[in-house]
Amino acid sequence: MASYRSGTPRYLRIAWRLQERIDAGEFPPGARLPSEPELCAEFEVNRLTIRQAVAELERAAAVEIRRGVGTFVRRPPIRLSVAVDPRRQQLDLGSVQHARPVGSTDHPGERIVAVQPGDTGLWGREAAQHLGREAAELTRIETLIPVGATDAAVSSYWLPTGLLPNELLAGELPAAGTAATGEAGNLLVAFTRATGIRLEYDWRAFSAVAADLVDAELLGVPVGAPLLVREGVSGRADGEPVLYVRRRIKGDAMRFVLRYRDHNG
Amino acid sequence: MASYRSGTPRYLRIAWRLQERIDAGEFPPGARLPSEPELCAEFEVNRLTIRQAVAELERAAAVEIRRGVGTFVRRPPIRLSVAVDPRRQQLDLGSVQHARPVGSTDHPGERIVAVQPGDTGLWGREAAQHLGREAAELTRIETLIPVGATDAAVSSYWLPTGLLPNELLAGELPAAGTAATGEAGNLLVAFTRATGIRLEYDWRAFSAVAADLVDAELLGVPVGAPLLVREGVSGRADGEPVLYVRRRIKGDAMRFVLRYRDHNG
DNA sequence: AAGTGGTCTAGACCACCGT
DNA sequence: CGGTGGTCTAGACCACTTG
Repeated sequence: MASYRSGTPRYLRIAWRLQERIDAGEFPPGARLPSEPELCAEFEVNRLTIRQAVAELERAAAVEIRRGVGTFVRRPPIRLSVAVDPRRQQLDLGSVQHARPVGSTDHPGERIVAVQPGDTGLWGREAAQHLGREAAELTRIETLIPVGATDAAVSSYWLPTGLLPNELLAGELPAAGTAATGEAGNLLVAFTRATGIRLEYDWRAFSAVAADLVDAELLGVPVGAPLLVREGVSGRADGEPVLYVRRRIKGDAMRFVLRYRDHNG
Repeated sequence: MASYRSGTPRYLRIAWRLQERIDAGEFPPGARLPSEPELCAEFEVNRLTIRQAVAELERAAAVEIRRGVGTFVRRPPIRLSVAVDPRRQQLDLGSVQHARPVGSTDHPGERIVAVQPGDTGLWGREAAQHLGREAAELTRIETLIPVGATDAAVSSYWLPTGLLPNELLAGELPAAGTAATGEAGNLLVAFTRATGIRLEYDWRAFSAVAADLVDAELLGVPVGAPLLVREGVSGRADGEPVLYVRRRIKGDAMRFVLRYRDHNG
């Protein structure tokens, strides 16, 4: 690779050399890398230079640093799959009900962590544009979705403040169903039940972003961690857009699967 | 946020304070932050501490650092959209033909950058598992897909070596069509034309990862940048899996859109 | 207690960019 | 040229984990 030519910083060359040795199997998944002082001695550089090299490998998700313990080669992540049938007209792609990994026994529900009426921030203005309204008319509701023991996703919903029932404005989100029905507490289910307004998908989109300071704190991941973003607009049956949603999902631990066949997979 | 309590490192508290001032509009999008020496004086810390704080904001995609010039508040990214109709039985979700943003005038094509028969690396073994074969039987073909002036995605295809025509093994990928037909040079089109084997989607999945050292270099993004991953298996009509593909797409500059209605958007 | 990684300082030199 | 950010050193102290 081009990063080998001299002229590249020393810490980058060290990072590539370590990555090579990982790829070559000298440090297999789970193995501990030499400690920082050891690497300092081997490469004859200052500890901060070694730390920059190792930090590069960590950002590349090649190693995992455990404070007080050591630096370890990452095993490939075990990912939860969320299966979806794209042939059905009404997709539930990414809905909270389906966000439970197959075989999970818990009963997760969405929980509201913030309600902000009149959100005129950057994303509030984006939402306003999608909905054809003023940002001041919209309320942003922020929720967390647990999967297993931790929160797997943070969602921001923008809805016209006038449509919102008082319970949602107060940040209350009653469990929508029982474990028997498989229905989890869900903001949109609560919205529909309280208002009678049924929402249909207009569009949904996938992209990827780096976790910002707020999302990193909410999800318990490092700043800059890759997040899978699913955003979109839903509306009334007559086509009037009502909702803009932007969900950020821990990226490397979860994936959305679209199945095109019935058999294996 | 919890990051305000003392006990958090100084560089993190500084990062949050700067982020607050950005959010408050003191530094609007495009504005230059104070220089590192100025921030050192203001917060009365060493320059390295300031650099850590600013690096945190950069990883959070809040600022953009231009060497020799200054540090600037990021404008929200302008994203290319790739529209798809999820109601069609045969989705072309993410195919190269559709990866051209609407209105683009160029004629992009996939180009092969590496061919490795018998790939027994980590992903090679994953591919082997999906295809029900031995990793040694598979060949990995690595391609880049340009959109506009830069490469937007890197793809890895694993196919049984025995099925591959010589041209692909040699790394040659003829343009599949003309600008008039809208067909771009495409590995799978070339494969089907050379072998007569028609491939159908089995499944496709979306997730997000941090760019590793190799992908970062290929795509020209910093290590750790968020990449949208679209992976999946295709096979013969009788269901026999033939292909595992794993495509990494520059995450924050591009998105896949699924449309559920015909009208507005 | 010993070893690990995390934070911070003080100072130096360099590469890049605009004027 | 002056100012900006990028790299690197030497040394210090701290927080965390394991035995």
